[in-house]
Amino acid sequence: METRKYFEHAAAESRWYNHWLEKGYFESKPDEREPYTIVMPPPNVTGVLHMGHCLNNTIQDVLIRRARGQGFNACWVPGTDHASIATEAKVVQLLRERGIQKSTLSREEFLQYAWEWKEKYGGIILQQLKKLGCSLDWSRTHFTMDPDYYRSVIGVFNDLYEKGCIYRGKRIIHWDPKAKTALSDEEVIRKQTNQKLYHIRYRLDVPEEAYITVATVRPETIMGDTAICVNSNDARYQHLQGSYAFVPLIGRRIPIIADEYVAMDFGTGCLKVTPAHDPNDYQLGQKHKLEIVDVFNDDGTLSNEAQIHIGMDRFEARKTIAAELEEKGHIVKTEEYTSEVGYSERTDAAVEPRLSLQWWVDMKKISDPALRAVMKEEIQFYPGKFKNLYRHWMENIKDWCISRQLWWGNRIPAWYDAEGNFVVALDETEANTKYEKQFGKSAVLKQDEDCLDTWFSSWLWPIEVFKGYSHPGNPEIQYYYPTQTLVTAPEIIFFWVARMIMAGFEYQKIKPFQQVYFTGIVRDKQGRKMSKSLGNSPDLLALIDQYGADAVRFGILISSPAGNDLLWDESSNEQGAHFNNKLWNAMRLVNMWAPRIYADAEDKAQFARAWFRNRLMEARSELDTQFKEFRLSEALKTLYSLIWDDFCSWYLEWVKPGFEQPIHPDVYKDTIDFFDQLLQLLHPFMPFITEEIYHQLRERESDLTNTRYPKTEKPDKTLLEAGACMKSAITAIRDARTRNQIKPKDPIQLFIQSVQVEMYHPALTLLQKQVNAESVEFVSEAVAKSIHLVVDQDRFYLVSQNSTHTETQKTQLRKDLEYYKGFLATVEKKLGNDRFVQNAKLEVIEAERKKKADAESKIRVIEESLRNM
RNA sequence: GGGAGCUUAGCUCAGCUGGUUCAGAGCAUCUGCCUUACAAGCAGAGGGUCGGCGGUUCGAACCCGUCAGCUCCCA
Repeated sequence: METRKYFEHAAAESRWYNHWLEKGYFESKPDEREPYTIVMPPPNVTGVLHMGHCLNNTIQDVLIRRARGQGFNACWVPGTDHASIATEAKVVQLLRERGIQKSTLSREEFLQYAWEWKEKYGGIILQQLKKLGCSLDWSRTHFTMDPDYYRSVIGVFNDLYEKGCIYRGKRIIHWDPKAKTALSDEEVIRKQTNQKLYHIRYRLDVPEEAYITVATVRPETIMGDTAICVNSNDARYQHLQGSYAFVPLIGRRIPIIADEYVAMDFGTGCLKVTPAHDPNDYQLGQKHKLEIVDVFNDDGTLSNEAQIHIGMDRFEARKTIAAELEEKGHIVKTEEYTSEVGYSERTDAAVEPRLSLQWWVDMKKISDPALRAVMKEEIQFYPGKFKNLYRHWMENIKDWCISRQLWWGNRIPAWYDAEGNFVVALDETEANTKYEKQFGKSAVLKQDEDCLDTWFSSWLWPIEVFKGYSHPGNPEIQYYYPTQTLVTAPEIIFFWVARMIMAGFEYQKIKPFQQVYFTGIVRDKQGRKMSKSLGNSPDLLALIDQYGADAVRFGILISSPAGNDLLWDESSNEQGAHFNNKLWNAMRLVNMWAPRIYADAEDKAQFARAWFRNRLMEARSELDTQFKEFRLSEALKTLYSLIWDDFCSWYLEWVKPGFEQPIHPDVYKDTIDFFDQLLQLLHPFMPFITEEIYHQLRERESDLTNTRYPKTEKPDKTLLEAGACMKSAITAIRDARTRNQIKPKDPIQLFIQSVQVEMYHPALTLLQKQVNAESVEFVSEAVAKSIHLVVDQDRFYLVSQNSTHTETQKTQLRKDLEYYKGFLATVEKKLGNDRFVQNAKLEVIEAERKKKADAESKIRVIEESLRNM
């Protein structure tokens, strides 16, 4: 077979992915094996693949492919999330482009458009994951609004309502005036925002002309003022407590009240109280029984209650009213001021605090087992630092606002009569029955118009992808649940992770997963978060086209320290592509040997093979540890250097036959076996090229994707040390050649003076070849007119045609000597210290003694060499 | 304001129970090589007061305190 010079990733990727699918390798069914289950964090149906998904899903694929190789029944479940706000916004926008207003549509019509949109675009992101090589069980694809899933969400709502964990209540909530819906605390992003602090004077209701001045950033809300509040201890305003003032422009007469809540040192020390538009003001209002005046409509324009500028947008109104106040002499001064303002996570609209009747989950009632499970490490967090964050949130948990004023989503299962009485039920029929029972009459009932927060459905994800709620106790939920590892971003630890744990305990009585691995956030080279608005988010599919999926996977993982943010740069893909090339060429080399196998060829590679076999075992056990601790980036580095350095640079060079020379069958066979094992270890990280090379190394029926790892064995330490020793001897001799300007092609004569001759024996031909020596001999004393060098306690003498540059070597040897003398001094100082000898552990003292002996003999050897020169 | 974390080579980061060669890796840099798998390569090399100061200890990159700078989360 003709082997191409480069790995052609595009063709190989689609060919192998299709082959794997045809063979059904990714499909899992319960059987006698132990399961290893991962549920994928379902991406939004509105999403397209970005670097965050790339990192997250590559990690999951690495884990699942490794588990498959280890013989687990690996099951990785894909799916998407309906993302109510984001999707509804997309659909509304699409309709607007077609000239359709949402308000002109019925709920049913709108939902039809939304489903159409979902069918068309909702699966794109899953298709893109195939390009990345993700070994997902596609037959298990789920969606958070699938019929069974939907019913389960409604069932859970009913259940929690009946348990008294869900209630309906009027509170100040975060209102998104663009999406016209309530938001939960977690959906609000606070940003430092430059504002103006207006000092506005209100005329007092006293006979003489007098004023009181308040400071506010929101002059457009003065029409909602129902009091002015001062600190009860503030001497400046003591005399005004109990009197009245007039709201400018509208002239409402409002009381001046006192409360310790007001900060005396902020602004003027006087606070205008607007109970409908600020959570703190609302509380003050409740406490002091103030009137509530809501001056905004749901879209953020001024309402009738504002009396003036009705219908004007809130930000427009801010400018207009400020100007009017200025004109009428109410503005005392304005100052620049920055503070945090909340913005909607989905629409980026400034969030409006708004008094509203919403549905809530009483979190304190269900959070306890979830907190304990993480604290007791029944569920392990990687990295562990997130435990603290989790605990802090759980211990200060607030009720969860779950209603959203949207049509797209799981509709709230509450039905109302004309007077506002309601029942919660699974469906309309049940609602009617319940209503009659509860109120003793029948009535025309209307279902709540609102939908549930998306996270109220996705918190059931690990349960309901196995239909654990809709079909309790079915064989799948029993087999796959609890799942093994959840891989997700720390950003959604509260949104999703914490709530899934709660739902798991509430509905399966057991945790949903064993471990949670939190990935870092993908940032650009300058450390900025990747975002659409910055335009620093690369087109992932284009990268895959250019570099290949393996290289992209390599690139993102190599720069991804466990659990820390990663600064990603396109050049890391190049490193991945170079690695591909290296692997490919190693394959070409080995394949070139195939036609030259002769049984009577000399086997000169026994040492090399024994060494590499053990090196492989050693690396294997390093990988086991790294995987156990989710240090995937390190594991990849281990493999990179095992393959590039140990296998290619050392092993292959050691066993490589001369030009057009024959090769011994055992050498060939072992080399292929080693290569197979390396490919298999690397496969989870770079699935395509490893599968391709696996098949090009020799004809076979099996595929790498579903091959089991061999058993691990303990490496032989002596052989590993001998290998390391050979490496350092070769490197030192090569270095000496370079320093003495001996050309690579010029041969040398090599003489070895060693106390461990037996170690060099098996590797002698290898050593000779690697340093281009025409002869090697053992000697017992220095060789005249040679280059001297010292490696550990052995001495090497190089004789070449070139005159030797003794000065260079002397300088080097003196440098070494100085270092070892200094080293010896520190060791002797330690050993000379009585308190060290008394306190240190025995092994440590032994080690120090050995260091001393080593250093002394090394110094002796160097000094001798210097004398001989 | 409350909490968490970070600071080690030019860059990105390892360094796990304080104790050999513990001062490391990759990338970048420099030198020499188009050597019969690979120049997307090979063979070598240089580079750091472990943020500052103080303490604990026989011994500190590692533990404690403090100061400085940066990041994130929550209010």
